[in-house]
Amino acid sequence: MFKKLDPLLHSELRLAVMSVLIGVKEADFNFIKEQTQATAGNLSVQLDKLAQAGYIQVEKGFAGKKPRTLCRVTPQGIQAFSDYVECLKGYIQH
Amino acid sequence: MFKKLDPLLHSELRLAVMSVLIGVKEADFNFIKEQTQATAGNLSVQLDKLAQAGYIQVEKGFAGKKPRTLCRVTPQGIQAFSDYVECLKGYIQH
DNA sequence: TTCATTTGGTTTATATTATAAACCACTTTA
DNA sequence: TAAAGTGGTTTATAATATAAACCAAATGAA
Repeated sequence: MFKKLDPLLHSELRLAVMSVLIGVKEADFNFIKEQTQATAGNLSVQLDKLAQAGYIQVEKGFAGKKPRTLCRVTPQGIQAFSDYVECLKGYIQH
Repeated sequence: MFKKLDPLLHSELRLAVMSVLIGVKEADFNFIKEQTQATAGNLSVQLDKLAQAGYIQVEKGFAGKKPRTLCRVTPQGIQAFSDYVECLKGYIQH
């Protein structure tokens, strides 16, 4: 009856990150930080987890002389998000 | 942009419990346990939390000689669930 | 130039949460 | 009356989230 919710996505911040990334080509650390209102430390940790899971791709480079972390959602990430939303519907629709 | 998700409801088991209770008049411990596939210990803890929050009402009585725990969702619980679903939409709709 | 500040993060410590395992009181069955 | 079952609760542990502390490089001010 209740399908298991992907624990990687069932997290307020990671879900918000995925929500930001779906629908944009790419986004950098600070853009995501602003959109989600996360602290840098928390965001750093959660981006790592999403990257470990293969849901996002993180690319560290430079913008001029400053470090810049760019993130993109992967096809796997899109699929996982979509599955998560479907599962959720089993919990919230009446 | 992303509204805060009520942490009491942003839990797989507590959400499933609320989902079961909304739409029935009342349900006993074991019915909820079966529906949610939870362990008794986990369910006991999570029912307590929902009751502490005033989202459900727990009534301990007897069915014959056996103890029986009946649960009902409260108006507050219905409201909170509804608010939670609205917040979620901000995360998952595209 | 040198010291303080800002930028762009990461690492680590702590608080919170979820979960399972152990337990308890009582009842039923053999 | 002893063993097993019912209906849970309590407690210990694992997992997670979060904030605080930290670090390196760049920039700005004196």
